[in-house]
Amino acid sequence: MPRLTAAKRQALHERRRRQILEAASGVFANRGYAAATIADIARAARVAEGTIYNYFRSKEDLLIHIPRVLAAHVFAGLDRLPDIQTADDAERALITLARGTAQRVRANMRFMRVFLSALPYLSRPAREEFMRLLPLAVAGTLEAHLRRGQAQGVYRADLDPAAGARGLLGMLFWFLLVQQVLLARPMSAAAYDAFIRQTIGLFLHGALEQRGPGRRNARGGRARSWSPPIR
Amino acid sequence: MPRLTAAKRQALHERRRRQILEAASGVFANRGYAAATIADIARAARVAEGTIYNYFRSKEDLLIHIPRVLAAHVFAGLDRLPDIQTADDAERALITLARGTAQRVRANMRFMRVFLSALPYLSRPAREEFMRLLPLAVAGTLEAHLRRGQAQGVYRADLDPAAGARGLLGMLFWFLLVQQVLLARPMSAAAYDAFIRQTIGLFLHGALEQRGPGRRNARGGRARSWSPPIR
Amino acid sequence: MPRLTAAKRQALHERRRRQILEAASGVFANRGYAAATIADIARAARVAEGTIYNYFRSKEDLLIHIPRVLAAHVFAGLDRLPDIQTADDAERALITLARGTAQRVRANMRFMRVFLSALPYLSRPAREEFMRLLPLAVAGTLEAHLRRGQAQGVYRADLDPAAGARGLLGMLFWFLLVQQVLLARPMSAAAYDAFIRQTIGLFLHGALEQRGPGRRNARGGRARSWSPPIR
Amino acid sequence: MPRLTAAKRQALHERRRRQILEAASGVFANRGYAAATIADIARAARVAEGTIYNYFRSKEDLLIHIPRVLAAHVFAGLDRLPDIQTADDAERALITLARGTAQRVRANMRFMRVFLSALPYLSRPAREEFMRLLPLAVAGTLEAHLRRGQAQGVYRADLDPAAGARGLLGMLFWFLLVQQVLLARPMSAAAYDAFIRQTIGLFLHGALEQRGPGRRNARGGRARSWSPPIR
DNA sequence: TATGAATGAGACTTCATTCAT
DNA sequence: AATGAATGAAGTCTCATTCAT
Repeated sequence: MPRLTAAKRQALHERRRRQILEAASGVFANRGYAAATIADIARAARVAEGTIYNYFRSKEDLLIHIPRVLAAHVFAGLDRLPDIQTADDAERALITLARGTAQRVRANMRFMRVFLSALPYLSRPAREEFMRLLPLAVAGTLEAHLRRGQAQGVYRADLDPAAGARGLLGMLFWFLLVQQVLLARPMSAAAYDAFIRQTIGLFLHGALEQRGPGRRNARGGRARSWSPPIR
Repeated sequence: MPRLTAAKRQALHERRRRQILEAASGVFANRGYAAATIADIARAARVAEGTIYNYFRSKEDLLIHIPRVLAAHVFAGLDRLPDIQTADDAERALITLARGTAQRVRANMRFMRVFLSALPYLSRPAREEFMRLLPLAVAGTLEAHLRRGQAQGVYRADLDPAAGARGLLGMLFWFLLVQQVLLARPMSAAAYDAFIRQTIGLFLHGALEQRGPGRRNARGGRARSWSPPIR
Repeated sequence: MPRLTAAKRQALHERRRRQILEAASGVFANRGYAAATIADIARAARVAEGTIYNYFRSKEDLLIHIPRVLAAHVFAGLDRLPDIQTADDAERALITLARGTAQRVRANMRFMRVFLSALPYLSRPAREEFMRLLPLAVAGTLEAHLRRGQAQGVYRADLDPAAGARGLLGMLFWFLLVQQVLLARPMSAAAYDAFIRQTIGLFLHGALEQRGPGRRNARGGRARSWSPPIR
Repeated sequence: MPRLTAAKRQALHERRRRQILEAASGVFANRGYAAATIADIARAARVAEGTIYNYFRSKEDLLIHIPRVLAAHVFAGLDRLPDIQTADDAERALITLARGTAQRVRANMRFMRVFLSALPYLSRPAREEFMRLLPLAVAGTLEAHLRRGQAQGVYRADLDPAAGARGLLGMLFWFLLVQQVLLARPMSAAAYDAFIRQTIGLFLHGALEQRGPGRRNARGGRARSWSPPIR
């Protein structure tokens, strides 16, 4: 039974690693990387301080492993957007994406905070790896979507898909960063929804008044304001 | 009897204070607030460690005074945008604002990094004060501009000015944050300019293909990304 | 799983606490509270500086715990004096008490010095608690003894027992304080004994020449200082 | 006129020295020697910190000079007691002495505190010098008084004058030390007076009940209690 | 493997003393 | 002679890491 035992041991080992890492990410998120202590983490993980060193070489090692274990799937499931034929389709697709993104940022606020507080302590390669894991994953999805939409004639031909993706994500992430991570202000679900609809509306239609006759609301009806105030 | 007049002493005092604060902001920016040591700062300011405590009560006191002394004028001069009559005016005005903002973020990258690394250590009121100093100053300017533009019929009537301002600043700041602060990647002036024109274009016209007539490339040539329509 | 039972760990913990506290009291006594350093104490206790902080929160915490651990029993066993019927009994009883007290002050000179050097750094409540532990414990014993002696007609009825107790202890403690604590001058056992007999004699008989008859030297020989009367 | 100028300068110098020393003694008394800072003293003396070093070599130097300048005359005027013929005279004389002593201790409480807090920092010779200045000055006066009283037949022949002096001063000083210096408890003048009368009564008559017929109250009247409770 | 007491380097901060003005 | 800013040694305390059990 040595094989089985080894396998079990391996599984236990992984489980314990994860348990420690989750505790660490919580503590890092609440207090910042530098202010967090190994004692805090041990307490949160319900192990002894020494045990942590059986799984990770150092405090920095903990930090470095957080994104792989915890963030790998933060934005999973956002990698596909439906094909679109009309502006209406576009609005629906983007609202879906924005909701998914916002929901994930909310759910992983803790991780976002680790991310910000820890960045100054990372080497440049570690920092880039760290960055890659995050919103930029969504960027690829979005960029492809814009490209397909251009082929369908839904999005402007002269829109740079990369710039467009970056712009939309900027609107979303900056707001979420400020509200959720920096100011740590909770928001109601309704306010969230309003924010998302406003943002997508702005992204799709722009800020300018349209002069031409042919311009209509995407849904084909009367112009509907997409901009109720958030609060 | 003092050998220096009170005024001269006051001036010397202010000068020294500033010298220490600038050193501190540099060190905080490079190493993060928590990892920075008083010894580092003293070395950077070319004073003895004890001297720092003749000017500031503690390390945290240094941090707290950085925004007032160093960042007070970061966004100064961006508090006024010209009145606009046309979409063209709008584009010019916003490009000017965006350039000013971007230039200031570049010039104050150091401060932005302090800002991010220090946030986890600040109490909530201190954090809000800290936040207030920054991009949100620009937000007020921009919001007022949008409101005036709406009155002129340049911007959509159904655009929420606050949401619009937040959206544009999100696009700008998120990009700048990622490029300049987090990844610390330098960019050419041309790339900067392209980024700004794209962003403003997206903000003004949105991502959707316009169906109506009258839409032309602003410069009269082939369609180039985001150049504005003639009218 | 701990490899030590909770009980054993507790015992080890107490032992180490005591070891550190004894070292601290020695260092405080020799150098004074403020001049003593944690490094001194660690060296004296043969532990690392950091170890001290596993047992006490601060230097002041060390100081505050000294009386409870080290002085709790300084005056133990002095809480009972025999009943007396005659002046002779009284003299014997008081000499016993005085010897016990003096011996304990000598043995705890170290603590007395801590006590004096630390007082200026204690808050008023801590100071009063500190005070309570010491001579005043004996005061209660002595006061009760005087009261019982008054009931037996041995001591004057018009003696205030509290004032009497305070007076005798004053004579004893002041001398001991000066000799042992302040001047740190060693004294022979014989000198000690002489001092005690003199002091008790003075306390019992007063300084005035007695006019009435019946007054004799206790031992029947020539008048010697302060030997008690036969009856 | 150089002589006069020199003399004036000398006088100024002495005045300034005293001013600094008085400030120092106040600060030492309030905070303890070690906790007192040169800045505190400079502020109290209304001079700059550097100025202190024109008059004293170091902080310790300040401490060492305090007794000579400030305490030299604490017990001045207590060096003479009237000749006595009767027990009554004795009581009056001792009450006068005790009042003078107590009043001086009260008035110089500040100094007494310096004295206690500083002792641990002094070398043995400095300590002895320090001690000599204080109560022991009174001890000489008292001892001589007892000796003269013995010659007059007022005090017992078998009283050791040195021991008697020490005993009385012990009663007085211990009480004053505890009340005024250690516990810092203020006392009413009446309570003071009661305490002094009690103590002198105890010193003169002792604690024992007198059996012989010839014993009378010193004043010749009925036995008067000398022991109202202090509080 | 888990534990947690022990360790000691290094952080922040204080303050006696110096010295240019 | 007086000033007070500058200095830096030295103190207290924290905490990542080690290691005996």
